[in-house]
Amino acid sequence: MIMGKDNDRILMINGGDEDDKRVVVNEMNFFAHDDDHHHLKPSDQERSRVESTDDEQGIILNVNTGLNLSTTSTTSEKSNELAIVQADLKEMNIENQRLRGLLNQVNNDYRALQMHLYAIMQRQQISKAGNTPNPEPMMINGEKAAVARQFMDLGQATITEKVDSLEETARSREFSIVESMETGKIKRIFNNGNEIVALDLGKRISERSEEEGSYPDQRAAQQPSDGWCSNKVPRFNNSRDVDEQASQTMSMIRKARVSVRARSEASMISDGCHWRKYGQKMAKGKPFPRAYYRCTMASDCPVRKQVQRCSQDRTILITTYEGNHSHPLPPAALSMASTTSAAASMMLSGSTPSIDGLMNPNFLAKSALPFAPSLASLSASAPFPTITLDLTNNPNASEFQRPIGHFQFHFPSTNYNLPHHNFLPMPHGFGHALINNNQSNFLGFPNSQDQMHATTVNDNISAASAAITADPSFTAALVAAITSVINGNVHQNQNGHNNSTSSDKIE
DNA sequence: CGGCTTTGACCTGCGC
DNA sequence: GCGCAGGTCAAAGCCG
Ligand SMILES: [Zn+2]
Repeated sequence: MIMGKDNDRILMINGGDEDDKRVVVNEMNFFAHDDDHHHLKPSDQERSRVESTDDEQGIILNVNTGLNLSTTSTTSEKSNELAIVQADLKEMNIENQRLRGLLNQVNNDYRALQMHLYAIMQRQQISKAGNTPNPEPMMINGEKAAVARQFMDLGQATITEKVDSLEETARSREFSIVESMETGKIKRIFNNGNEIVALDLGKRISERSEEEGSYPDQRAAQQPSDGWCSNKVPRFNNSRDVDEQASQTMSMIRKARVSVRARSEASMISDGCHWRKYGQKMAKGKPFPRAYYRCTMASDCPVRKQVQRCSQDRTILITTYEGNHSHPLPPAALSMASTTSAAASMMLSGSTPSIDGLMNPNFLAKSALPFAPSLASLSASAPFPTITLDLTNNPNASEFQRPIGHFQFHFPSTNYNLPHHNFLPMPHGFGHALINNNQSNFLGFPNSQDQMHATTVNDNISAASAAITADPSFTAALVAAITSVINGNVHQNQNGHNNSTSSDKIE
């Protein structure tokens, strides 16, 4: 077991079975705030234990190596040992940073697979409920083949087997997807015979990078069939070309956006990544220009972000992130990346045709929201599923007339608000989650404040992200809610078309 | 001098 | 087909 700390976060990795080269990667807490105590346990082999109350400079105040070192050693020997331990610590910190990035990638894969599973189940439900003549097994097999190709680097046979396993779990109609994954399935997916996880994560990342290298970052690759580049949400026919659909689904994951609203006088918030501005445009109807940035931490990184001031309140900076980083991230940037990953998770319901129908405004108009119906609104303004983290401290909420402390979900054709504390049973609305930080200590993180220089909202984002990514019940609730929507309303949408003529806008 | 910003041109999708 | 709007490119300039 390895417990590594970096700054204010604790990384835990269990496992290390050298024989079968399997390592169990448990859910880690990237966002735990523990500014007073940092813990690092380098490894069982070294059996050393280090406690530190250091600051960011890494000054070690208390070191217990646990090596049962001779107490008769000289001062210089102790100094040498201390130096060695410190060197080891430094090395492990570096390694932990690397692992953190790799684990983030694993999390992304996890959510991607989760989304695929849901897509499969969704098709299954539609086939059962509707008049679709397509035999269900063919659809599922087609999906499986597509999924297997999507995760070729995991080994096709293995991934197919795992999808089988996941399908069985889902068929139980309990839809405890998260639970099933946490209890072993997802671990096995990433622990297949290719020895990919943990010790071989670097290989996996490199393979992933190759895959992501195919991102149509360049104009030449911007084909309409590629959802990454297309400005439209892909629409799928019910029964053909599952390969293309799977590809588009993956593209949708990459298109998942994270929008952060924060008060800042600076032109950009500090999020731990390095960005290069590549464009600026005056958006229609907006008094302030929109700036376009791309990540420069890796030459091939596809992540981009848009920065624009809120038209209603110029002190609010709206930063929208898009894409997944193709490189390990520094700790300061991990929370944002995790949030992006959460956005991909949110897309569980937004990238498939049935949900497309569910989000039909006609359907929404018919569906009485059991909570705050006046808060329901429709929007065609956002072409991509988006998560919004509202880190402003604005109880007036001039732009969003909504209660304090809540989630808002938004899909390309819809958006509506969910009461924060009882949204779980509410099966309406996915894709755009807005976490409002109006309450002063929401989730325990401090308010962002106006600053003349770049405002660091990372802590806030971390905490907000934790609400999305670290809480299995949240994801489970999402899945359960989606299921509820499907099971309860699918018949209403058999003839529904994706009507994007709704007019309400977010901003 | 390398990296970044600026900014007009260009590309693409979409609605009419 | 045309115009509009969003997004991107890339040359020129700026800056440390
Ligand atoms: Zn990046």
